[in-house]
Order: sequence, then C-alpha cells, then structure tokens
Amino acid sequence: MRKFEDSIPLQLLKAREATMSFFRPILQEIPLTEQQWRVIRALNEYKELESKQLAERCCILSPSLTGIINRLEQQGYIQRRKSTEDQRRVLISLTDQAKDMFEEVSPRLEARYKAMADQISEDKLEQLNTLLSELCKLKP
Amino acid sequence: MRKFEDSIPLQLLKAREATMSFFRPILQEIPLTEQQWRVIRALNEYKELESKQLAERCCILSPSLTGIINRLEQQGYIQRRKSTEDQRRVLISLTDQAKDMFEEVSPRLEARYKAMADQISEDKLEQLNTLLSELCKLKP
DNA sequence: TGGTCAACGCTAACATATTAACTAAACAGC
DNA sequence: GCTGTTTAGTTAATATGTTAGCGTTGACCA
Repeated sequence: MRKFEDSIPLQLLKAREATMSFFRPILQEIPLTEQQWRVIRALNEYKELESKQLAERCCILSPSLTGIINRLEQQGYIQRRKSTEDQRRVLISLTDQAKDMFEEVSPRLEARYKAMADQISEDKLEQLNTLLSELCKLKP
Repeated sequence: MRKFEDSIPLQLLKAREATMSFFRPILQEIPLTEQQWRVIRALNEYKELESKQLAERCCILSPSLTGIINRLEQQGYIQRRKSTEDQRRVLISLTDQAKDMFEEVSPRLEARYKAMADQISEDKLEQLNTLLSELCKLKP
C-alpha cells in the first residue's frame, strides 16, 4: 500500500498551506480571513454576482458563504440587493470602501506572489497550473 | 493583475476537492470524516504516536486534533495513555476494532485511487508529486 | 387556474480551522 | 532547593466546512 505521506489530497493540503504562508500575514493586518479575501477578489473582478455564482467561483458552500457575506456586510465591505426579476436571487457587490482597500492591499499581495514565483520558477508554476487543471476535470 | 482563477491556492483547493470526491462516498458509509481517516491512517502506519507528532503528520492543528481524538475515542477507534517518563505527553494508538475497520475499508479506497490514477496517468501523478514537494519547501 | 416541482438562499446541527490564553509538567540556571 | 522559562496538551472564542432540511419564489404542466 502507498505510504501515508504519498496521499495526493494530503500533498495538496500541505502545498496549499505552504503557498498561503506567503499571503496570510498581509491579510491578517487588515484583518481579513482567507475566504473573505477570495470573496472580495472575485467581486472585484466580476463587479456583481449572485450568491450562488459567488459560492461556485470561490469554492465556498452556500451555508458558509451566508455567514461570510453577513460579516463582510457588517464590516462595510459589501452590499446586497434583491434581483428585481427573480426575488429569490441576491446580488452582491463591493462598496467603495472595499474597492479602496483592494487597491491598497492588492499590490502588496502581488509582490509576495512574485517572491514565491521566483523561488520555484515561473516555468514550474506553469506546469503545476496545467496539472491542477487536469485534476479538476476528473470525474469519480 | 492575474485573473482570479489563476490563484495557486485556489487551484490547489479545487484540485483537492476533485481528488477527494473519489474517496468521500466510501468514508461517509462508515461513517468517518476526512480528518478522522487521516488520523487513523497515520496511526495504522506508525502504531503509536504522541499527539504533537500526529498533528504534524496529519496537518491538523493541536486544538482541532484534541476534538478529533475525543470523538474517535468515544467511537472506540483509538485509545490514549500517558507517557511514563514525561507526564505531559499523550500516546495514541488504534484499537483492534479500528484495525479491523481499516483492513476492510483500505482496499476499497485503494481501488478508487487506481481509478483516479488511470484517468490522469501515473506519469502525471508522479510529476505532480514532485512539484507539490517543491512547493512545500518554500519559505516566505 | 391551480397544483406540482425545482431553484435559491437561508437556518440548524455538528465537525473542523484558527488564534489566544491557560494548565501542568519538565527544564534551565543559579 | 527556587525561580523563570519552555513545552505538551487543552480550553475558549470566533470563523468556516459539511450535510440536512426549511421557506419563499418561480417555472411548468395538467
């Protein structure tokens, strides 16, 4: 049988921890959690999203997202509004405060990303990107 | 700036989800959580471990591990004993019940692993293994 | 038109992640 | 022997992950 450490899911978990260690200190200063930043980053790119779309893009399940959205709203970073056509849908977008914060933090995180890319080489990151994309296509 | 979806941590998260989807259904039958299985699998390989060693190998922080250990103990899967030399240390090992369960479940999980490896090819898994190991060596 | 069903977001209940702080045991130096 | 420090495990508080189920809304069809 394979050794314990060779488990692919465990390796993915460890690798993720290793990469996040580059960014976590900056987010903690704000302070923002990892998931909160994923949500803000997605909204910065797509402007306005339904709760369901947001959950899918951020890889966060709806029940978790509900709490995250509530807390971000309380902190003044996002606003919700109900869709006029479909009353079931909730549309979420960034406040100006969040946009300002994003512009301030984003370059610092990019710098850390470069530091990471330099250590492992852009080439290998490209390889990794390809392999991970293939993993995501797997069907059980 | 990089696109949202190109984030390495997010890609690692998605890939992990994709691979776990092969194994989760089997664990749910037992039922066992992903983390509980990590603990049991580690103990099966190392026989007896201190709480701290177990946490490190399973990539679970001590406070989380405390709860997991408590629940596994209540389910009759593990037993703890205090080290005689150092009263601070707690030694943890599998019960016979857990060993039996492991022997029954392990081959089914291995079969799912092969199904996954066949889809993406052993070769690419090897590449991935190498790249992920390098990621883990990064120092912020 | 009314009934049925599916979709969306939410709540509830439990397990885990994360940080800070606490307790008890071992250890260091004096 | 005492004291300050370190270490292992735990508790506390908050945030998130995970599954099941609920309420509302909208789509569809008899």
